[in-house]
Amino acid sequence: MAKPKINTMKELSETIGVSRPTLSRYFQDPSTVRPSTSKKIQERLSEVDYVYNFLTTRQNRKSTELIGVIVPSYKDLFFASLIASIEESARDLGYTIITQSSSGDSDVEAHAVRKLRSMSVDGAIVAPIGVAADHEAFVAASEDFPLVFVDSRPAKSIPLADFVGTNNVQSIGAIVEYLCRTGDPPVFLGMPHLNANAQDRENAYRAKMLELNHEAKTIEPSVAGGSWEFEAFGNAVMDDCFGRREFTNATILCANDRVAIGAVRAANKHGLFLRGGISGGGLRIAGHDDHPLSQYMFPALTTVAQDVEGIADAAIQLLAQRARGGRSTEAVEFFLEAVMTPRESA
Amino acid sequence: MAKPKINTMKELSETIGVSRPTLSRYFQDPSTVRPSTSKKIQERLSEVDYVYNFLTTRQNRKSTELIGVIVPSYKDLFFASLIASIEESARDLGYTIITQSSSGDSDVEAHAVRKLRSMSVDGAIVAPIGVAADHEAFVAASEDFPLVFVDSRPAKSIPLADFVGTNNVQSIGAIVEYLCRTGDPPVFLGMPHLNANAQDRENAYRAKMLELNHEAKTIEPSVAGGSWEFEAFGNAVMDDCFGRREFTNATILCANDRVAIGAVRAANKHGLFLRGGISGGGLRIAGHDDHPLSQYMFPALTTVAQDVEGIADAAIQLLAQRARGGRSTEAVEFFLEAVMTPRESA
DNA sequence: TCATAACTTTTACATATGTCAAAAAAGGGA
DNA sequence: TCCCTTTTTTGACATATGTAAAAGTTATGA
Repeated sequence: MAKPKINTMKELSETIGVSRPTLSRYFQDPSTVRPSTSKKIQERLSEVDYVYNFLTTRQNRKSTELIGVIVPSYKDLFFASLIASIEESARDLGYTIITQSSSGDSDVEAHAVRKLRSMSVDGAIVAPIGVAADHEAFVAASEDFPLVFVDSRPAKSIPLADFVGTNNVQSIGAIVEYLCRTGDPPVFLGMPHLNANAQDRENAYRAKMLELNHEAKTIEPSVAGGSWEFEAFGNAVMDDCFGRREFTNATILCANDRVAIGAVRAANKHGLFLRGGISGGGLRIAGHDDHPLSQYMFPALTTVAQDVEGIADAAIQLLAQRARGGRSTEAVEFFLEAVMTPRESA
Repeated sequence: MAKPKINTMKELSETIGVSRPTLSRYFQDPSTVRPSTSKKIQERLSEVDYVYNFLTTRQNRKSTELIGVIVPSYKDLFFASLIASIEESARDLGYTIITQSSSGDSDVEAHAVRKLRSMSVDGAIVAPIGVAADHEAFVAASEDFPLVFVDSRPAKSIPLADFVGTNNVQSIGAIVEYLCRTGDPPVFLGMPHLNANAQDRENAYRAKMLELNHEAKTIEPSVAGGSWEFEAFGNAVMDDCFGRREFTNATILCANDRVAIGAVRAANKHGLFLRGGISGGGLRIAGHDDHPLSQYMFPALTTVAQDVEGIADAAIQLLAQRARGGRSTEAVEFFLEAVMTPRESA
């Protein structure tokens, strides 16, 4: 505690008895100095309170070891899980994460992108808004550093940007197949069209239904779906339907778990799961993502689990590779598989 | 798009036709240059792709306008809401947020604190682990910049650090009073003892029960509570109890909503809410926090809502004040009130 | 003991911007 | 038009570290 505070590397070099350049090398990689010197530095360092200046080191190194992350919202456990996994993967590789939320607003998103540019990040991982995004901001960024989109692709594609996400065709296909096999073919309750997943998943649903010779049918939302409050959306839409006694006996596939959580709530409110009993026939509701709380719903939500860790890991690896090995001109797209997770609700 | 890219302020000053120091002043505060010059700069700026160097500007300014935020976990909607509110409040005041999670690990927490020190942040907001935290790291940090703890206080107090959080005595008092008034007096299901709230809330419960002349009773957890997986904890403990037909007719107050969500799941699994019907007597479960998903549970969770926005706002304001007005030697503590939010579960 | 290799020190310059003082220029009013 | 005030420019120095070349030192092995 009473350790003397040392403010600069120069000061430190004087009290420790080695030159400043040697210290600089030591901090970047201790193995670049002689073991005896390294040991000496390490020992003296522990008797003193010195913190290197992060801003200055990053300014002067060719690589800042900074990775930007932009998500639409923190208050969504899918994105929260993604950030957590990214942070962990990044930490292992020595990167520092700069996280920002776009709050579902394209201006805020563009501003965040510009800030990352100003910080000279080594790369960025972004879960885009998708609708009315500032295309120019992304293009400019993608020329400065490698850019990996996750979760969904921007509406207008950015030439140099990679993508890592779930294969919606596979994931939706798997759950549609499961639902058809175990009961009535599902109707589809979409999510608000805020990013590409909304349309992609609906398309995947239609395609799979066609393949299985069933008629595709989507529930027309009775409320405007302009916000990221997915539970409220799912709840409002299905509360209306159930109130009109529509779909009370149906199998409903929701575009994501948050919508499904809202739908389940509506069903419970109308006593639909009480009557039929859990998975005893009648109403079935399924989701997509495997939201961390889905297993605690009642009934526990049947869903397809996205490989969040896998997405985070692949994104970071891709970024690290691009940052080091020089940029390629060809963008790549990784589609990870999701795994069917049957529970009680369908 | 085809805007020419300008890398440094010097370059910019040449293409724009004003001196570099003038530009520097303009970027810090446009009102410090003549309106005609300001207009000229603004116009030319829009025809060009220039991003200032964040790292260098922050290195040279006396204030970095950086605020660090440390939370135990992103995957907890309470903390996620907190981060979202902090980011918004900070944005309004021109601050940039550096968010890190401690992953419930005191080493990671200490490392994060040290990183904030190295970044010369203007201040930090931290929701601490609490147990076995690295006291020294916090003390050192609190000497470098103002430090505000939120949600819970560290086990060992840090002299210069402020605190903003919910008044557990008031919040727990309110819900205990409500529960006693509307039915059986509650038994208490604690949360794992990972931070000060665990003990504070239990104490508050005991005190209020004493005041109301009821016997306090806590549920002995049958599983180890060492992790931040609160839903799993609540679910496991109550599943055991209900399996033994204990507390099946009780009123249970949980230390937080995540524990309550687990408990509700266990109750539903055992059909306890099915039999009695919602709020028709019998089992009652209540929580604390007003977790964003609590209203979508079935039954919707009766709880006390923490003023998350208020906490975030107060923390930022306090920090900004301390950062500007010089540090005072006296730490302050703000306790915000929580509001009783009766729903269906109790 | 000496040659050699490996490491360290010294010195100097680089980064991109903030900041200050002095000089120059521009603008406004008489 | 001239003077005064305000603003801008110029030039110089500061920040804390990275980096490179040359010179010096230390360790190793013969």
